[in-house]
Amino acid sequence: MKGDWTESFLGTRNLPRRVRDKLLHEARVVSYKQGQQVFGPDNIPDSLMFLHAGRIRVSQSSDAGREIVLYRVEAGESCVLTTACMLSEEAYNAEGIAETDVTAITLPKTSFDRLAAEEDSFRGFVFSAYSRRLIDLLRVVDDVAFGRMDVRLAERLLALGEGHSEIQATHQALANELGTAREVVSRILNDFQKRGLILQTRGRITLRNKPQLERLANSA
Amino acid sequence: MKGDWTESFLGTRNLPRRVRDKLLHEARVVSYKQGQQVFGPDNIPDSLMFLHAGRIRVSQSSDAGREIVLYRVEAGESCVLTTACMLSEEAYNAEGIAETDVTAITLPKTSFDRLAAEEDSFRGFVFSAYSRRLIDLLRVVDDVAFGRMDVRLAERLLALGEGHSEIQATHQALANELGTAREVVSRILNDFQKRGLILQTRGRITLRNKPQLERLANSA
DNA sequence: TGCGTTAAGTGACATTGTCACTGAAGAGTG
DNA sequence: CACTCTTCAGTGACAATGTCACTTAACGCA
Repeated sequence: MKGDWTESFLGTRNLPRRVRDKLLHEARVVSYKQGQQVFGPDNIPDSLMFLHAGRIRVSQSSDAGREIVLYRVEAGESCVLTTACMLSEEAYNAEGIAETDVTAITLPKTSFDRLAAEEDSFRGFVFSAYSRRLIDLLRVVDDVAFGRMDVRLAERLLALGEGHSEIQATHQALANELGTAREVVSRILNDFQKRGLILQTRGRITLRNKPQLERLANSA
Repeated sequence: MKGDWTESFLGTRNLPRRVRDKLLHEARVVSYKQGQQVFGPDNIPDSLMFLHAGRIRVSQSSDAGREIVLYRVEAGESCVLTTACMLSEEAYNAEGIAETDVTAITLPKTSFDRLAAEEDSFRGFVFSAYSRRLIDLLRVVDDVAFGRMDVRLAERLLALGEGHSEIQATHQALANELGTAREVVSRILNDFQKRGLILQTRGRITLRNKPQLERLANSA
């Protein structure tokens, strides 16, 4: 049972077996059901988390109830925001929600420190996790500060419809992805529909003209 | 001459003398004049930078020429964005400008790795630098995605006028801080002036009613 | 079938962003 | 000083986005 996910865990990151074994030796396995909150303002973890399976959506929400997705943590990645918070002891109002059922391993801070000291590859893994998130956030800032909403929405639709053309998502959910209001999404989607780019029914969107949507998405 | 800045460098971060000495032994000193670009899309550094004196403004700019300040690096801090970029090999369009004359030390990647392995305090310093930036960026996202422009502008004015009440800044400069357009800043400042909160002359703003500005800034 | 719940539409209005200008203040020069 | 040049700021019209207070539509289910 253990060898099962030992095999796959962090496999893509090329951590040597020795490091993986060390890591697993000190770690605890945790799991969350889809929809559960993994961390949040009232739920600050005291250990470092590495995702084994599933996906976590990290988003930030405003006092007024609006919401924006910052990035997603996929299997094999580490969730550095919790780390960041632990280390800097500052408040933040981001939260992580399990988008699928999730299993992860957590590492107590002391173990984290020791591993980081002893193992170059582990340290590199953590640094590069930080870097990736930093870059993700730069992208979010760029989008929000300078991007047009129709363009961003087109991007999201294409991402969600990759491989197929049917998207299950309410306008509200899309608004929460982009950090805007439902009404804005409705307006833009209605415009898309009038232009023949999509087709809408309750809770579902069909992409009718991907090339055109791509042109729109790339006209940023 | 060396003892001079050895003393002050990273002093506030409580790095032990031994670590400082190691660090300084392998480092090169670099300096920039006020206004010079320290790093940017066409100018990606290949080593890690730690700021000794001065201040660096890190901002991101859009294709359309708009600009937003992400954060500032102060003396004693490290500029992790360059690190992030180095490590993740991804493109980003942020740049760092020396806001004052700047001296910094740079550490080749190999030295960085070794120090991070050998010295807990150095590693902690770097991790916490990352964390702080991550949190800074969360704040920026929050502001841009959910904040009102008048509130954000009031905040900036108060920050710039801390300790005194005279601010030297053009509307364009303030717009670049906040990631908006000059016209928007002009509008809001004119409104502030009508309400008696400030007084404007060319290139200069006088804060006339800080308490009221604070109330506005905190009404986010 | 009717009911309750959730999703989406609507119109009016406020805020912010964009554009194409005009006007005003200071710097330098003869 | 008067004259230019440059930079800074003001303006009005319009577009895009955000907010509010609703209404209408679709679905799930008793």
